[in-house]
Amino acid sequence: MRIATWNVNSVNARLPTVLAWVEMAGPDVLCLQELKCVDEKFPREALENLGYNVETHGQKTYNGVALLSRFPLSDVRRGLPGDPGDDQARYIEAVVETSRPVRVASIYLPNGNPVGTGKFSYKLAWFDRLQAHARELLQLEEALLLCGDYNVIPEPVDTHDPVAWKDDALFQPESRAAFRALKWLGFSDAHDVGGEAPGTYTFWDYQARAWPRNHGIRIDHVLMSAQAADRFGGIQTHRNARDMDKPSDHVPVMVEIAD
DNA sequence: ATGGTAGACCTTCTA
Repeated sequence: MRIATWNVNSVNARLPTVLAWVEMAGPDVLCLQELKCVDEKFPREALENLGYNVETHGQKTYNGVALLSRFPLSDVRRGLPGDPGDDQARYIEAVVETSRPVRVASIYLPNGNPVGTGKFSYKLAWFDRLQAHARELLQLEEALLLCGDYNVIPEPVDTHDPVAWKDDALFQPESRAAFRALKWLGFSDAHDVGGEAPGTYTFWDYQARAWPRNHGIRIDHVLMSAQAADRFGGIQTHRNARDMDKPSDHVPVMVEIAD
């Protein structure tokens, strides 16, 4: 079973690009981030016509996450627990119902810039809530995949220029420590297990000719529970998607999990 | 040195 994650930077602006990639790559499950629309404006029919079940957690203008699956989805959870006052749509989770089920979450972690503001503390607080929820999920002892745009550059090797990112929220020691702490609960990063080359980036800014210069960063991650890692068959970062017409600034990351 | 692009949307915010 192929499971992919992609920050599309507006699902409606990106619809032809998304449909073209989905038809080419054929993921069984697709986690989307940055829909930038409410549920009623999600292009549900176009994706259902490609054979997907659709669960969305949208928001006007900003954020928004979704899960698409060729298999039935059950036990759908919208929103990250731990703060009833948080109205940002950044988390959706469901169980993919196959002969060997997998629980999958589509995550859009807060960006956190600028550092030293409420946005950065919101990022760290959101990370704390994600860690608490992940701890609960791990107790289920299921195959579990936490997929999405974490807005964290884990290591210097995950950027073309660590110095250029030193003051950015994505590369702060606190952000990197929070990502490590999450992993240390007992997750494997598919990038590490899959042996992808250093410099496998997932995001290139639209500005300053970042893509032609390969000024990229790796911020889209797939974390696997032990039960999922046992079934892990490989990872592909679809770098070529950055060269499509009307590209997202992120590219899809796809993993294989044995059925 | 402090720009550069993209998207939603009402003028500026977010990334």
